[in-house]
Amino acid sequence: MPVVTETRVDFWQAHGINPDNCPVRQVLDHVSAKWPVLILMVLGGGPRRFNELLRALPDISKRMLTQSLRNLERDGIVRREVFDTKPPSVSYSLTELGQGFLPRVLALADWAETSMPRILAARDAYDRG
Amino acid sequence: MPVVTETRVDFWQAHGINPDNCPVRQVLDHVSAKWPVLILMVLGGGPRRFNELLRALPDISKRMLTQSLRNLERDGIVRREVFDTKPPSVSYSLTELGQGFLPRVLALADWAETSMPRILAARDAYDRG
DNA sequence: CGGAATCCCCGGCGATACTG
DNA sequence: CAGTATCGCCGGGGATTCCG
Repeated sequence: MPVVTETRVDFWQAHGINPDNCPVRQVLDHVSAKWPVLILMVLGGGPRRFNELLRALPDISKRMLTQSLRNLERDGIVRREVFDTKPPSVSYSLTELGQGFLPRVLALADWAETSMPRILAARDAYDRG
Repeated sequence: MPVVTETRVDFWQAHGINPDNCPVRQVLDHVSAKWPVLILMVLGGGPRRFNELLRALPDISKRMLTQSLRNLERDGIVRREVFDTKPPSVSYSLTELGQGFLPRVLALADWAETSMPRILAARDAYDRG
């Protein structure tokens, strides 16, 4: 199993890599941010238009949806296509990169769902102790 | 591939599940928070004492290390053992649950590392466009 | 050694209003 | 339809200090 060895940490330091500028962490941030994972799950079902996404994620605001989509688009995970119709319409879909990303995120989410009983039990024990 | 279907979203709404209280998201937060992943990677190499972790993560503060460890301990991912020696010593290690969690996180991190050239290229194109 | 307590700042995020 | 602009709060997280 890959681990953080002294030499690995030394390598990071030598290259000025820290948690704030680490590119890997920047990608992991898509996982931790509030909406991106849910957006990707919806897009896993096929391309969606802006307002379709808005309706699919009940509590998201237009502002946050736009911002989240922009971040994902910038990293090449989501593709944005504008159709010059009237009224204008925009389609969002997973790129190839996004199609590789999503299953790994879902693997983590599935693990969390499966492990939830043990996690909740641990929390309960911790809170009572 | 699992997706977010209308019925799945309806199920969430019916059970009052939203991004703020979703237990799965609470677990995913360990991935996105600043330090937990790095801590888990270090602990993947075996049990470590508090100050060993402090030295292994060059820029972390005692405050954040303590807080991150507590969160992971609460979810049953990390085990904390106190030895009544002088001076006092505390050992942190992965639980069985944590040993199941770590490889899935690393799978994501490895994907990010492997995909980094394409991601950086996408960012570059986005920022220039 | 392994923390806990306090102070403070910055930025994520929501609400609201406006636009091509 | 698909956004942008502006305001304001509140909480995550760093720096510092103190403790058993």
